[in-house]
Amino acid sequence: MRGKPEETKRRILTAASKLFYAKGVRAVGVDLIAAEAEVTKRTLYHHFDCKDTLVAAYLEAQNEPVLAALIKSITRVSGSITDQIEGLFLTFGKQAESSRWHGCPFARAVSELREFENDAISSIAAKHKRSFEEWLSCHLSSNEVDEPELVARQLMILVDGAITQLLIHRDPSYAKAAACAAVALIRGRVT
Amino acid sequence: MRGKPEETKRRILTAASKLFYAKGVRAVGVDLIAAEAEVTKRTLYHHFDCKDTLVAAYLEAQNEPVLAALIKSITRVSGSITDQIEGLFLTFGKQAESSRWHGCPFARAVSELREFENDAISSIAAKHKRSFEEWLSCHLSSNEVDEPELVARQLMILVDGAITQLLIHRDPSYAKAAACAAVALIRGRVT
DNA sequence: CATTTAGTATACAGATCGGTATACTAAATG
DNA sequence: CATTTAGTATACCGATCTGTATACTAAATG
Repeated sequence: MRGKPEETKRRILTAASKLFYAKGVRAVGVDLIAAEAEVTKRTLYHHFDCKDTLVAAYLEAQNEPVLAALIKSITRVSGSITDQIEGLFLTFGKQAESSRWHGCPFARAVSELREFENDAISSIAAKHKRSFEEWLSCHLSSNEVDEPELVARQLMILVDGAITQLLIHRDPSYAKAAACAAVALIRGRVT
Repeated sequence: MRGKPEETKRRILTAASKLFYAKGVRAVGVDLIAAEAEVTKRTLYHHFDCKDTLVAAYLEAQNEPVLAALIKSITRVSGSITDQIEGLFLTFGKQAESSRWHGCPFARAVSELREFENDAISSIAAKHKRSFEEWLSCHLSSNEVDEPELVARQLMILVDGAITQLLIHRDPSYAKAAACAAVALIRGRVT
């Protein structure tokens, strides 16, 4: 039968995204994605010409929602800028308690696909990271934090470092240590 | 012909380590390792009963030299504690210029093997990270830095965060931002 | 001397991988 | 009405993966 083509394509992408994040882009084959999306492999290859473009589409699709979730975990705290950033790291600590959490999908994909010097994938990841860094810079600037570009970059480093440590140790106290560091760095720059 | 068994085993482990770090543990097959070590696959399986134990042996073998290299990049700077930690991050920035650098082998292996809840691998990685964190704590303590455990943990987070950002962006200015953050965090704790 | 150990060489089993071939159906579209 | 497009179903291709089977050699070792 023939459904609306955009709906089918979206169903494939949704299935791929779920599986890629849960198991990793290398560990998931196109057969499994097709089965999960309830389409034949032929249909899958009708909408995506190879697995790599499907991976790229997966990461592109993650950009907006991940960015929105990060921003929301900051802005939902109605307090000072330091309280807000603290909330960001405590959110990571809570997420790390779930076995379904696997850190940043962009960093993970880049790590998995390093062997091929896949410029397409790493540039999508870099674009996403830059977007969040720039948003942080603006947010810090509008809260009278000095040198917002530098502090935003340092916060990005703390974010990805906390994620790595949380993934290795599964110990939420690393989120607290990161939050504490972030607060100290911001406090050193308030006028 | 029959050489000394330890020598052959070491040759296999050396070949595996080189390939695992260069291409990733998932991307390298046992056939390639056997060829690189100039042994037959039969001989490889005589010394290691499966690929996973070879991966574990690879990580175990990396523990000491990686730790030694990290400590050396700190202690070779004859200056203040802040100068020394700055040296650590600038070393990462230099290494990131090489296309043969792929960050921390432990974080990378854990990332690649997340799909299997491989406790053996992640516990080796955790042990290594704890070793370095503890060394940092002692080094900070003996340099009159307050709350050395907390600061050591924050430095660990900065280290792995800087590595992630360097791998994604390939921009050494992230190493400088991390160094700047580390210095600020330590300066806030000197008595 | 007999046995165990370390090794070579080659082949293959069984699974999975990305991707394609063939043949067909049905809906939209000019 | 003819054509294109979206889709099913099934099977297959060639490559690669981990791991084992068979058969043999030579050195160490009790």
